[in-house]
Amino acid sequence: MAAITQRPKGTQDVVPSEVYKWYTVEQIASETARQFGFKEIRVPTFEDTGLFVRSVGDTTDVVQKEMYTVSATGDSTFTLRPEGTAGTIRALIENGVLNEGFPQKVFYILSCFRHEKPQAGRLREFHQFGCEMAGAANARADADVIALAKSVLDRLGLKGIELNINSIGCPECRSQYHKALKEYFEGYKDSLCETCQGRLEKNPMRILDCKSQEDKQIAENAPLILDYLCDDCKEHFEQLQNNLRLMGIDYKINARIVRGLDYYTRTVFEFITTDIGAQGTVCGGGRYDGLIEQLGGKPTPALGFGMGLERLILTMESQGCDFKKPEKCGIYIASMGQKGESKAVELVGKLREEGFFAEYDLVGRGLKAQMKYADKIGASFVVVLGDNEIDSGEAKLKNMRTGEQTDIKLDDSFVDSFSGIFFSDMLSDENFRNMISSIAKDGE
RNA sequence: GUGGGUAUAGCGUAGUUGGUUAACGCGUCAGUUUGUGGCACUGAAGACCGUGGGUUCGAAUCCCACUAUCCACCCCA
Repeated sequence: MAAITQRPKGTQDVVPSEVYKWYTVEQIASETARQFGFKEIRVPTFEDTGLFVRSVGDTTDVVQKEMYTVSATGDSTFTLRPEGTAGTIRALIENGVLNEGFPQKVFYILSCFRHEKPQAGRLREFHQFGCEMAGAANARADADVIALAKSVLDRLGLKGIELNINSIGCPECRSQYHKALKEYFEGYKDSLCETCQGRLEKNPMRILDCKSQEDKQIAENAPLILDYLCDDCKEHFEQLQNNLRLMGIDYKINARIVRGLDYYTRTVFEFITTDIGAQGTVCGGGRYDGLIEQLGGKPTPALGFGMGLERLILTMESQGCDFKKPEKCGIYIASMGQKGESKAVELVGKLREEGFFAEYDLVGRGLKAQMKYADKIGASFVVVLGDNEIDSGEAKLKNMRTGEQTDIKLDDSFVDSFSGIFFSDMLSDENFRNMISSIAKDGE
């Protein structure tokens, strides 16, 4: 296959027959966010490279080797966002949104870009649903944000997704901890695997998460961050847990979760599934109290999370979750002959004006083929228009589910008559009734 | 960047001691007489068997290289 007809490595096409899965996730995520008081924000796909270097951190993998940086004509370089938080916070500062009172709560659905080697659940262009909250220092805010993420996962129908939480403290307690950790691992330096020997300098906390059997054993007795938290951080973490308990949200303290972006402080969390391979973090986030100040805003506590839409969909597929089915054609108008074709165009136009999903033949199929097509696209009703119908001004409206046929006039009353039959059929449909009653139950 | 797997029609696959027109299912299109779908039957279109070399009288089938893709490490959503 020629390169020009091939999508770039690590990107994905969503074909028409699959988009409904995306609609489902996007709709549930944004509706849930709005219900929690978050408003949508839309920001550019690319930002000044420096923004990511300063926020994500210049020692992180994301900045060091995964950024898509493009130079425009002139001297500035831009980078396709590798994550959503930096640009969002930048926008909140730049537009003065943080002066409009606290807390500020925003959400977004956008694509991110990282130059990584693709594998299951990891793409170079991927999509994130993210939420950010600024101006709330209280641990209740942490719990609230986690509750929002949890709600989204629940409403998508996902099961067995484990919430892992941890506190990585503030910069003060973390540097204490780093020191202790380094001292500990120095003692085992020669036994550590190669990558971990490198981590010793760069980020000793990562050694805790190593998969190597030997390193795991060494790490078992390593000092824990939770023992090094200052009083305030410790209290914050306690409060978070109290709130989670109040909300009935199960969690696991996992001292090994360490986020790979530098801006995190105190609370970090991940929702993890084992259903989609090695890249099982379906949602990751935490608090970043220093970021806003670091980017030039007034010191303002903040926190947020990102969810990978591809990973959500993968998990839903693997768990057999329900996606909202795409809407199907309400009425297909088949036609034969010039007069019938003209009438079909006219009626479909009127039906669409009234909001109906209506279609007619566009490729010149025979009657039988039109019927097959109507069946294939799942049309609820079909009308056949030929010379006989045009002359008599009356046609048969066929219910494709029951096979039942009803006479219908082709004059101005057509749309109203159809409307009546269409909705009464919906009410008599068992699936529809079940749907309505389950919605009513949810609302109780 | 480091490993391992795979590459046959739109999709899913068969095709292993190398041998004439590469098979099947789904899908697509058309028909099965008279103006009405779902089932069944018939037929058609659609593949330079990832690319390039090599071995051989002869390769989808063996060898090499390349490319793509998948999975894992790493990292993260």
